[in-house]
Amino acid sequence: MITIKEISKLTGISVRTLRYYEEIRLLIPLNKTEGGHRLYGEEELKRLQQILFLKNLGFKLKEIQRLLNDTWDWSTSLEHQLAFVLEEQEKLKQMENTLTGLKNALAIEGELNETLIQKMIKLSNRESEKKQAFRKQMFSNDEWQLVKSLPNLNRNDPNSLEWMGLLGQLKQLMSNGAESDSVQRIIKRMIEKSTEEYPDNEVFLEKMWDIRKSSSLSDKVGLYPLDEEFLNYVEQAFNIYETRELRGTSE
Amino acid sequence: MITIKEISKLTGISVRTLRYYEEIRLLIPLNKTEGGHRLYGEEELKRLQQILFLKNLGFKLKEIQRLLNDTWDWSTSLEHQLAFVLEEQEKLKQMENTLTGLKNALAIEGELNETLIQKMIKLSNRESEKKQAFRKQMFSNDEWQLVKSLPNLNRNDPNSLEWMGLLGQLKQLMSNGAESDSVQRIIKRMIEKSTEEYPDNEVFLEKMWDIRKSSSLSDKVGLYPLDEEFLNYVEQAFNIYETRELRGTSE
DNA sequence: ATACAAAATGACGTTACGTAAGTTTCAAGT
DNA sequence: ACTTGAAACTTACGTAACGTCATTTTGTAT
Repeated sequence: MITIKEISKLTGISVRTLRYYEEIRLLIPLNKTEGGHRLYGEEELKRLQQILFLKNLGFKLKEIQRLLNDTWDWSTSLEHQLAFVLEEQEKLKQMENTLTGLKNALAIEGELNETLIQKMIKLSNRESEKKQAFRKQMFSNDEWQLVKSLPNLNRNDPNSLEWMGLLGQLKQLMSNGAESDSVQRIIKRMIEKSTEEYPDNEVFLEKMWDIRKSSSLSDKVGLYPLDEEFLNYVEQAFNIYETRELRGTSE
Repeated sequence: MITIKEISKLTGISVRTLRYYEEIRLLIPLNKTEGGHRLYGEEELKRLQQILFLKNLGFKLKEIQRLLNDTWDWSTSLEHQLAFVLEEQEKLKQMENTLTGLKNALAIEGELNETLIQKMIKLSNRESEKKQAFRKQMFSNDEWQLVKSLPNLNRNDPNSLEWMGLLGQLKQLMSNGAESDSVQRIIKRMIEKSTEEYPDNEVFLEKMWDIRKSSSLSDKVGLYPLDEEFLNYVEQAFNIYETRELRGTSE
């Protein structure tokens, strides 16, 4: 015969909770003292552990009732619960993506103004839906593979991080002008990266920039929305870099 | 001016919910008719979409209040929420594991008798014990403070992003060897960056390496975990780069 | 017998709404 | 102007799983 406090200590569950479990008749004390103090036995302790175990698996108390009382259908319950857990994971992954997307946006822009949020909203609203439709419509399969490896700024790998870092720095340096040294060094690194990642296929890179230019399109692919002005500035910087390169090699 | 029903149709949110949002003063109608019918404007629709967006990310309504009303600290909120989401994912993964374990047990045994459940309980108890021990071991307050005060790469600017991206890529390319082209290009970029950002002293770089070298520390803070092997490899790559530079300039 | 800890009961608070029940308002048709 | 049916309104209870008081009893040691 164990008192409620001791059960509480043994299992880490609160006294209130134990009383609640009796209230909903999930765990009933073996008996009570004259004065009404609850007394539990070994059996009850074991049952409580089972309850906690199942609670950890995300079962609701009512489901636990059924699972522990008579012979219930464990198989379908487990299947159910597993499906639920997997679904929740999907949601959380989705949330994580959007959250890191926002974080990155914040890092690049320095603030989250309203229009940016609106863009993200639209982006995430029909994300899964349009992504797939767009994929079939616009890209061949191998091209799609490339898109996947492109700087999709919602992703979390080092490569994306560097792309984001470079883009963000470019944005910060807009006031310096497209021909400044720091800007040009960044451009150089970007070109280096892109030729490294997409060695033989510059056609695709061009396509890529086309996509990004029409920001409505880039929304659909899940790329980070970049505004017109910035894209033009980047293009200008690229052009400057290329003309300098030409001069450099012809001289 | 839009009626409540139309807002409901447009956003898919229930009428009851809209009334509730007014009750907690999260979304207040632009005005009301004589009879008290709610009327919303464009502004309110936009705000509602923002609300739903944030709700999807798992924010509570009260937090959304704060986020949307005055200028609030998005950065820490996002960080918080992301941490929460990651934690939840951990839990769910754990649950998934145990659930599939049970499913398999059920498939093999044909039934879940008591002893089997008890075994699973003990098993999962030990796991959580391990986790707790782990946590206690990992977190010590003063260490946390110390690292926080240092210039760490958790900062949210594009610059840090690029640094992290570069380091991450280096790690991914370890198998290529320190002398490979892609690695050396990254090294070059890092040197370029450091001389650009800290022209006359390398204090920052050194400090960074100090932090990172105590990899146990950097684990604790959630910085990119860098182990010994990796650090040596990076140092080697730097050396190769420098010797090549020397040869290049001396020839 | 008294003091003090531990236990008991009761009731309200929490989150984000769903779901009635009963009343009032709006817009259209006669 | 009057009726009527749909839509909107308010009020209030229910949900899940307890936490947190406040107040009263019981158990136990001295």
